[in-house]
Amino acid sequence: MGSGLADRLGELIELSASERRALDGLETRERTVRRGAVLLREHDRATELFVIRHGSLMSYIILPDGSRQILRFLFPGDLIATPALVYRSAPETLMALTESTVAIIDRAQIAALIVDHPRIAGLLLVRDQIERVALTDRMANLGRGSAKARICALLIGLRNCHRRLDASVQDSFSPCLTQEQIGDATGLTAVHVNRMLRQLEDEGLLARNGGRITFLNEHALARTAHHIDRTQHIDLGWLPPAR
Amino acid sequence: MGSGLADRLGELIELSASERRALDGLETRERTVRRGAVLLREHDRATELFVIRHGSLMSYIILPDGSRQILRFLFPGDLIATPALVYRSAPETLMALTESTVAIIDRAQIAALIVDHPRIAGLLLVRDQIERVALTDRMANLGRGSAKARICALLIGLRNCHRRLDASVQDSFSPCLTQEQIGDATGLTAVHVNRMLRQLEDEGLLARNGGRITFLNEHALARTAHHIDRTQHIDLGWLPPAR
DNA sequence: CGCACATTTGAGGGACTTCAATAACTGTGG
DNA sequence: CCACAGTTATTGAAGTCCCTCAAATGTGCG
Repeated sequence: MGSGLADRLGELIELSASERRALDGLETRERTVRRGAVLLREHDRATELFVIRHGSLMSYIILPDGSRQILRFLFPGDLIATPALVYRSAPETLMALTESTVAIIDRAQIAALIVDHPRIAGLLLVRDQIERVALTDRMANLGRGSAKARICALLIGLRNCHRRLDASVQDSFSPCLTQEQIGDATGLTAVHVNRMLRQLEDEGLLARNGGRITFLNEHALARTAHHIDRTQHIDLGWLPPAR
Repeated sequence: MGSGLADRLGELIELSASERRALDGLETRERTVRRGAVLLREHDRATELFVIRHGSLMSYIILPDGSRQILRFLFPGDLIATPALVYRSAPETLMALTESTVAIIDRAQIAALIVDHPRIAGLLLVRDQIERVALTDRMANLGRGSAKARICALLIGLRNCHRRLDASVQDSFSPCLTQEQIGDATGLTAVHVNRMLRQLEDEGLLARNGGRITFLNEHALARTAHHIDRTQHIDLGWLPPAR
């Protein structure tokens, strides 16, 4: 089901046998996290990175007034806790949304990887740029989007994540999120999320039953979300040769 | 005055002579941008990166409804337009706030750099993590902060940027921004920015005269901004040896 | 000087929040 | 299988923060 880092980076470019071996060699130690359990807490000492193998997590920050901002939802193949490459203590909490397993990667393994495989170093830079653009898109969404726009953008993003992992997902999927979590990701209250979802339903843009969401008018959803599809237009022709 | 990429990365770790030579060799072609001119427009074809040598710029996105989200303010030493490592067309516009000069870097030069100098590849990854954490901090600020918190956070961040470039800056600096630009960076209207600045002034947190801002109570400003100082706690011990 | 642009201030409106109460759902133990 | 407790969803009413519109004042520059 393609859930390692090699599979994720392999979506970008054809990996050499040697590169794939090196990437697979990273993911030997594993750890499981129960639903609702914390993999890494904000301010905790952090010297390891993780690759998600199964399940889903979220990363969030708690502000001094107790409010929470969810930064990202995380899925198999994602390389997470990367701030450990810089900061002694974690800037954000990682919590499992569902029972999950992660591979544990030491920072020294990253050092060896970029020495032995410069093209993978390039792919890691590429990965960071993709995440950066996703973050800035979400920043614009938070800063300038209406409540409805924020929720639509979140739902489209989540559906795309689910679809990448499971080709059977098309218009219908289960976000597996509470409305409070949707609110904490979009900077809204759970109450207002509920009202907006109802409104989107009334307007015929989507349907809901039992947590499952079905897009009825994807084009209109993308338009109200101000969504930009970045998966096209990728060009990695500059990468150095494989080793 | 320390404005190249070598100087910026050299703040993180002591560079070898060979590394410094390689970094300095990147910045041969230069270009000047007049105040208000666009260095790179959203959707334009982009295959080059830039390092800011002098001046200041901003990056922003225009949403379909015409509103603008300023993503970052950019200063000497910053490596910008990095999405060119992935996307054919620029995801954001780069505009000069003041007369600026930038060095032009080709993607192929980045490829050569990470092959020849794996530790610099690591430093580029580190740079991306620092920027990522800065972005997520600002996301939390946008999503969960009040208007006052957003403006305080922006001002503190700007002051820190100015202070890094000019050690004489302490409590007082000139942001060189209109209130509309402050609004577009914080997701507010210019009118409300004005009211909040006046309120901060009335509360004795800062003083203003002729665009110049003086922090009168930095501790209180940092508290209302929910500001977290990340410049401590850096640990790059994992990097591979210099070459 | 005069023009364009930026700042400042007021009044009114709208989007989202807060508070509160009820209904539906989930999992757990008897 | 049902009762129960805790969480989640839903809906209403009232309030707040920020926006919109509008006009006056200040500021820099050809």
